[in-house]
Amino acid sequence: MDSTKEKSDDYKDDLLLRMGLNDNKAGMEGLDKEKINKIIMEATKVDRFAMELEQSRDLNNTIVHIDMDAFYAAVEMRDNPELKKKPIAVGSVSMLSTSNYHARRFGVRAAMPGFIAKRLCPQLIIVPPNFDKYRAVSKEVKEILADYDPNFMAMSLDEAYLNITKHLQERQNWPEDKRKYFIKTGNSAENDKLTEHELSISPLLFEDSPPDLQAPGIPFQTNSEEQNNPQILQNSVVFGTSAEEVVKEIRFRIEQKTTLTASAGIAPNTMLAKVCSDKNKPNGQYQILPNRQAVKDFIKDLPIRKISGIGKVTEKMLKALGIITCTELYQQRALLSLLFSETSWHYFLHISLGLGSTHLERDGERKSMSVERTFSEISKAEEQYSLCQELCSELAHDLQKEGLKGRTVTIKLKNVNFEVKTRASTVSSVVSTAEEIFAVAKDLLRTEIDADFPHPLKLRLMGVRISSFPNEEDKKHQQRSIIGFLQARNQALPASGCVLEKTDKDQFIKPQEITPQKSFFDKKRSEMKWSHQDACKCETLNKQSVHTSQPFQVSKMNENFEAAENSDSCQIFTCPVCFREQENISLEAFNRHVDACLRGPSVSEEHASSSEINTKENVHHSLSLSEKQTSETHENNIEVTLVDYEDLAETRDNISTKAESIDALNNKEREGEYPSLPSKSFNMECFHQNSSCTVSLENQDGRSLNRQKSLQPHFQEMITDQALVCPVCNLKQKTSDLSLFNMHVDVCLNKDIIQEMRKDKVNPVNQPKDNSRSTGSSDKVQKMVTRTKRTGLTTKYSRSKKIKPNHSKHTLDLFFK
DNA sequence: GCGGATCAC
DNA sequence: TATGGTGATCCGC
Repeated sequence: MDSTKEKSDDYKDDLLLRMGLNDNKAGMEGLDKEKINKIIMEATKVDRFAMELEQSRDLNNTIVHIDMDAFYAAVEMRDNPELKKKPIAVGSVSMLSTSNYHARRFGVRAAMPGFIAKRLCPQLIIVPPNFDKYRAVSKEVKEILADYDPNFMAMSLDEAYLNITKHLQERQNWPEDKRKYFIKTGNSAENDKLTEHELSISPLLFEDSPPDLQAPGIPFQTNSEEQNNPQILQNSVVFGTSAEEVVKEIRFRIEQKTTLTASAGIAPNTMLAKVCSDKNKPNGQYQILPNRQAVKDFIKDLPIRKISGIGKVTEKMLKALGIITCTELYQQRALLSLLFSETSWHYFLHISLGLGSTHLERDGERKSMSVERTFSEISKAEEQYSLCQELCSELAHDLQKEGLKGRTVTIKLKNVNFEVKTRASTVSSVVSTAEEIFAVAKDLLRTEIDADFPHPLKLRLMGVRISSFPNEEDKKHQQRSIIGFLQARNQALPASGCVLEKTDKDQFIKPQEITPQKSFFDKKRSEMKWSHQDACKCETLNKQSVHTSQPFQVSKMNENFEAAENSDSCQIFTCPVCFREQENISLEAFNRHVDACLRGPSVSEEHASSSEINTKENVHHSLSLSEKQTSETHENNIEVTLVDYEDLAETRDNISTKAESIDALNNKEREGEYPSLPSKSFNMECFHQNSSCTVSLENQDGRSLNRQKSLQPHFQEMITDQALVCPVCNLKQKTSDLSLFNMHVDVCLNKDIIQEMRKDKVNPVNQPKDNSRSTGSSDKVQKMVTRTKRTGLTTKYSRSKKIKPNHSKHTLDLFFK
């Protein structure tokens, strides 16, 4: 039919426009018809897949995610009433596992070093963890969960997924008695003294608990109009038969049994259930009803970062593409399929459609086991070897407990600059004893020590991991071969003996043999070291080689934080990380600042200092962009349905905004916005940017948009001479600078910026003048794309702005009819 | 199989 | 003064 063809053409046009490739003059350079078709094919492929996913959407399961509130802290508070009204955290001076909600108001959170937390909240009480206790409580909770799904999946001590589909079916016919629970209120004399809100068996008092289960201990309102709500009769309560009621019942029982509260999410799949459990936390629950519209509505404005699996790195990469919400993730599906691996874009597509696992997979077999330890600097080789040996012993012990043996030994080293290295070796037959593991690990460690010779390895962490556990098939095979071996009356040693023999020999190998590339003097020094090492190797290792941290001394208190507790008004805070004053910001904003400060390891202080100016510029740049994007994204309501193609094109409306944003960025950079942010938190990003980089967008009138970055000779050598090929225009890029390359790809993907430039007769000068093409093979494209991705798509330049498209709308259905 | 990276808890 | 430990997975090589 003709109309079908028209639709198809429109679709093509829109697709090209969306990808910035529809303008023959601007976008088509380097793109022949064949390549355009390729891109279209790619996009249609994505949409076909999206359709398939949509059609296979399964809404028949009821998945529940249960998450205990501030679990470790709650247990500690329960067991020590003195802690109940105080800000507490569980962990150590160096790292906190969790904090109670009181402490969270000060910005004290899990994964924060305790000493930083103390600066935020000087009265914070840090309780050392007591995992045995948490395990016991966890067990109690799990006993309850098993009533609803015997195959529930525990993710940790405080988190689990349940599939209550079957329970729900059975429950429909249950008599009231079976859904009736008696309320235990604890000591009634004590209860009399408490206010209604405080009449709680829970140690947690949540001010902002959702209304459905507000006052713990009196969990349900008797006057509720909702049929769904449980009926409270005297000292008992009857729960209904809906999923919501089941989950209320679970939470009620957990609280009755453990005096602890839990939050829960109910949804048709695990991905959504997990997000839901966070929604009304603490002590709340949320359900996404099992229909497509409900899922769609929930997903619409959901920030992708909320989804389990999207971490801060992915968040940032996607943000660089203008993607913050799930809707935007869906809109950019075709682009994502070009930029990311299949696994990744499939994952993204699932997320953006609100899809996830509908059944709980049984835990597979363990794939690795490891031990690692952080300590204060250890530079002496002999201490490093002792430590390694200790770790191997621990690992062997753990392996023995599970009766495991593996073939791959991996060591992990982190130096004082937080640079992490792993080195692995796979041996022919399984190892499990401390000696066997150490024999392999020692070699790996030695290689690393030798590689840096004469400089010592300044370590702050060492780890040993074992993997490649044989599966049943392997075991059988191995057994057969051993039997065959013995039956052949061969004189050879058992396999593990061979390994030992080999490594024992290696242990005494002469340094020359290991490092033939080293100088004579190096070898001599190595020899000396090794003779020393050999002398030491038989020493018993009962001395403490892991240096424990020094006792923490309470740092000077910052009174600002005391005041902060009861006030959300703007005031001056001092960041405990960068020590800079943060004026006129709310407590919340301040906490975000601290988060930013804490984010990212303080890698290579030298880099920060040697490129301070650039670094700072980049930081400001980056942040001003993200800020801008965030606000823009949320102020424009994007109306996009999940399968409709309303998003095919961005309007020209946003073109000027984009051009403006480049200017704005330059200005912001000059004005030095965000001067209070520490540069060290962002070194990783800045690293790639410290190369020569001049971007000039010049028009015929001589007007130009110019960006220049100074070249740091120190970094020049780090820039390899890669031939970067843009995956969009398929042109080889002159630059080897990754950030510049990223920018090119970005601009290429948003060709309307170029169009705008063209309107002003502004041409980018960094485009290759010769039209040297790459092979154009999809492999190549994939390769370069991946490189972009893996080096961090930290695009800090022109970013597209998402605006509700006003172009013609098409649906997939029409296109495929 | 190795090594770097990311992620969750 | 000081920033964790364990396990899994992905990806390029």
